[in-house]
Amino acid sequence: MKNSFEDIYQVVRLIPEGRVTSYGAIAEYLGSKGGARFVGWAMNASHGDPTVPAHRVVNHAGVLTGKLFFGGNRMQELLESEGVVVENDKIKNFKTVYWIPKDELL
DNA sequence: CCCCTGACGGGCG
DNA sequence: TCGCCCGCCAGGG
Repeated sequence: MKNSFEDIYQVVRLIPEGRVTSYGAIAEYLGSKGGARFVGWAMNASHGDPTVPAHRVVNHAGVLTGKLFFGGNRMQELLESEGVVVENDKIKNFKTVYWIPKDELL
């Protein structure tokens, strides 16, 4: 395990449709609790990786923080297309669609 | 080598 | 889950 961007991408790729997760959840799953920022960074580097559904990754508040990076409402459209209810750039039933790899994947 | 910044998180009011 | 503040890892100038 390189325990770097690759691992993060792998976890993000495992996110089922209609489900979202937080940077901290991924970081925690990898063992880096305070590495939430690190995960976000990896996502930034995942721009050239269409295999990484970064649109399913939001912050702990359920806000589509990376929406601006996707360009316009692209991120929100993708989420709603998968069944995720988004309201005002924020996930409506966040705790309902919240997918924790450390709990469900493990 | 030091300082700043970043798609963040948790605790507190 | 709202707002404020501090803490966390790592890269870039």
